[in-house]
Amino acid sequence: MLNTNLNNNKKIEQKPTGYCGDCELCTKTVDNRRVRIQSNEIAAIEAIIDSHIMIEKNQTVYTAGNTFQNLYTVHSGMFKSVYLTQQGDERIVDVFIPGQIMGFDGIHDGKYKTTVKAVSSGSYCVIPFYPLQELSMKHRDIQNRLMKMMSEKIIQFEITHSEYNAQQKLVSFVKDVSELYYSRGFSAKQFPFQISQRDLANYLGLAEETLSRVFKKLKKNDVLALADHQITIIDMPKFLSVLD
Amino acid sequence: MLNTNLNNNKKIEQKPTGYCGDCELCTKTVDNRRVRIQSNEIAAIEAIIDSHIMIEKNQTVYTAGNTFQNLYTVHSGMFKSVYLTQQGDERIVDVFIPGQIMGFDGIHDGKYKTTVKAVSSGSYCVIPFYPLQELSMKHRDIQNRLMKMMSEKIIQFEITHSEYNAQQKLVSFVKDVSELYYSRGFSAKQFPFQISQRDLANYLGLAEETLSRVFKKLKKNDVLALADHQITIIDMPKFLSVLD
DNA sequence: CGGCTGTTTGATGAGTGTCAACGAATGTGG
DNA sequence: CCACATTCGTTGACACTCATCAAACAGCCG
Repeated sequence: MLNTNLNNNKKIEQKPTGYCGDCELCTKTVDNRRVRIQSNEIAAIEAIIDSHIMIEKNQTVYTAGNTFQNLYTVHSGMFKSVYLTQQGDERIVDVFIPGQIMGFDGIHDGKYKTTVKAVSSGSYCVIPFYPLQELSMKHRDIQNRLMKMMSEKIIQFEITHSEYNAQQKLVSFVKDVSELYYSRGFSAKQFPFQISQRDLANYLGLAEETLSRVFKKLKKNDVLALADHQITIIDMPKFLSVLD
Repeated sequence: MLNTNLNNNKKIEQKPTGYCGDCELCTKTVDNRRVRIQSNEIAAIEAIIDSHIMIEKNQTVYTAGNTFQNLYTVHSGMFKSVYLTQQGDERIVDVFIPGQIMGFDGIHDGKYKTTVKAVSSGSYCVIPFYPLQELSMKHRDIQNRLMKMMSEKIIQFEITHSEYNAQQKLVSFVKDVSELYYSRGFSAKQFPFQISQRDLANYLGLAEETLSRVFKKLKKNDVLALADHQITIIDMPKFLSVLD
């Protein structure tokens, strides 16, 4: 599995710059699986992007306040979007896994609103926004896909905004990650999970201790296992039933 | 004030169809105030929209599951966006006041994800999306503004997603409404507030009773007053200090 | 080995949800 | 215009989830 490789600092499949077969911009979903789109438009996009940049844990992709120039797409690893509140504490407002697009918060007024960092080592692609917009003036499909991605992000927030208890928050998060891995051809039952419990607790709006206790309970009930930064969903029906 | 008029079923300023001086698509912010943009592009937009449709309390603008065709912009009144969870209960995921755009959740896959209803009687404009997209292929400005609006919505969710206690949730909401009224030339200290406490509690993720108690506390401390579906912020510094 | 950082455990209390009941406001039909 | 029904907001008593504080433990790296 990709991330495991990255962790061990082993070799990573190297693809030529310009290749893009991961992000939502260049793929579509067929039968719950992501499939690469073949078209002139995609070739045009690939001509402007810079792909598969390596990044180490805790390094920054972009910083709040800086001038918005690029969108980014996760190729491997996990990334977090951090917002600094007026009171000065950091709140993790979003978490990204492979295929997702980062940087939409910079479009509004030309400055990023959050800081995005790598949770684990990984890689990402850079999509210069103004060239992309140039393309989207020409190709209806690109404009379409861009707007659909932003719409999807809005929906994600609308729906996630939900009122769950601690256990449901965690399970719902793990389920999202599971589905995203599955859609990209990996196992839905076992996948890398490198975010720290502190970060995850912050993201879910829980105390670190509460999250730890919830994990403990889920392990005890043989719902899931967490070892070596890898999650295994042991009992999928029981796992899903938490959300009812 | 507009909404007060609407409430009493008194006369409403009638403007010719096609006029659009309210939504974020046709205005820009200068010194915290919304100003109408004058340009060919705006004229083009005004040619396709259907403006100032009247609507009664509880009537539906669009329904979850229906085919996405239009964006909508609030002209007067307040609207709520309702999401039906798998468990069958309704969660209010967004609230719209004048100037805001509704319907972005339909772009992703061509079907609306939520149902939008009027909280009070009011009026709105209809913006047919495909004609708008047509325009945005021609006018860079329109494409720009569309994406900026979606970006703003994403930012709003990122930032609102915050972890506040009950009192802070309420004050933060009232503050948002206050700022939006102010930006449109109305008083920041006194404005209509027609959403029911049940709906608001749902939206904020609180129990109705908790919200009632928070209101009581704020009234008792002379921070704000709520009478006749109208909020008055009595002590602005005290009001804002709740969020520290 | 010692010093980090990340996770776990226990004890305690504050903040909210829940239940139940009532009062106030609003709407409806005769 | 009044009687009734219905929705909406308020209040009190209580239970429970979860945050907080304090401390210990585990893994990792120089």
